[in-house]
Amino acid sequence: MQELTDYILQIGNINKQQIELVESKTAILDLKKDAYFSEAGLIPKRVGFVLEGVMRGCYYNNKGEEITRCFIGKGNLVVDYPNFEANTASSEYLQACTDCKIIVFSKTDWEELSNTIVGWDVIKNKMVQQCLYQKSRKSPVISQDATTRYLAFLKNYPSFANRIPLAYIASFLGVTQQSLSRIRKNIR
Amino acid sequence: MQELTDYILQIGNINKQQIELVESKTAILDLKKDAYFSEAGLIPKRVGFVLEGVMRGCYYNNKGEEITRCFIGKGNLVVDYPNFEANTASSEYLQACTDCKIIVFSKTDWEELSNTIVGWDVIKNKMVQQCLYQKSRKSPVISQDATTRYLAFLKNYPSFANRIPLAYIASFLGVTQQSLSRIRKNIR
DNA sequence: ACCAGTTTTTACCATATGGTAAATGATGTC
DNA sequence: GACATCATTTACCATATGGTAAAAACTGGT
Repeated sequence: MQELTDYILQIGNINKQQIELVESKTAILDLKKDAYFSEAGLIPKRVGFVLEGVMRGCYYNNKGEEITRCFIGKGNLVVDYPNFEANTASSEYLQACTDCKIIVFSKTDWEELSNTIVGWDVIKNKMVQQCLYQKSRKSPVISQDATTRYLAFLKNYPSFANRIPLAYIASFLGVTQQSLSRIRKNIR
Repeated sequence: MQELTDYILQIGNINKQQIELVESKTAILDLKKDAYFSEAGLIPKRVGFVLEGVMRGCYYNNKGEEITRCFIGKGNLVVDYPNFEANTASSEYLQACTDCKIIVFSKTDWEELSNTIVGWDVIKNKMVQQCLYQKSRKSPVISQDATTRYLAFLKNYPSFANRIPLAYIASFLGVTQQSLSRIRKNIR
């Protein structure tokens, strides 16, 4: 739980009592590999914070191919926030790539904390923003070639390459698995 | 100026007096085509809101090629917000693709409004978030082929294709200008 | 209207990546 | 430990895109 506290403190000022209040609203969720945290077509009802493991966002394109849109490692929020806020159906799955441990806020608690903690609104928004910045900084750059994108992936997510199926990484980078396999071979 | 008011009202509650206060802090900036709103290497000092014209974010990669990272049309914020907030040097240029009219907040005003308007913080953050959502929704999808990406671009930015140099669009989509020219030809 | 400079198109070949298929390697279950 | 299942690698050819170069079409200034 300390991880969440650290994360919050790095963002805004909040005292010990308030932190306890925040923590009292959380639950710990253990997700097995491949389990979903939220699903496409459903309205997201909770916010997660990854303590252990790797999550991913993914969807199925019009050819039925499964595309990984992002990876989410520990110390990050896992939620489809636009649809969470708007109470609209998500268009992607949030799935555990490995066994995961996640701190969970229900939507009610996440929002009601704004009434009990002055400044929670600001902290909330900053957390979401940081999350978005991360995602965009770590997204593959479309103007780079596949090898460069894979090397950048290795830098951005040093511990992921061995833990995560090649197919997930390939679709994240916008190449086929065969291409990625070839790229791996050429690198060493 | 009405455009900004509409934008703000759609995000949060704010009364007429407060709107006037916001407006009193703004200035109108006319940018000629190709002029910069902010530059790589400099600390961004202001937030813009596009009234007319098209802006873009761009940078030079390690091969010296100019890459367009995003387009910003009217009714959107134009600012490198992470570096604006952190007082750190930007890594990209924000440049006018066409003659532009922009509403400008200085950093001081943008931040001080939080002291005079209750809830400005929340509005501010929501504006930035919306901006980020837009950008990510309208970004080319790396797993799609170049033609599909161009067709999506035409949908996302219906009025841009004729107004903006091919080279800008090409680097945004991650293809060479020659390829994009060929794609255009094959489409009709 | 002309010219210089820029942008866009076209052409040609080289190359990276995709598609299909099969072989190899890993993993978990009984 | 044997087997079925799934993930990864390899091979082969097809194709989209890149690179270089030149031609054609615009653009703005005089």
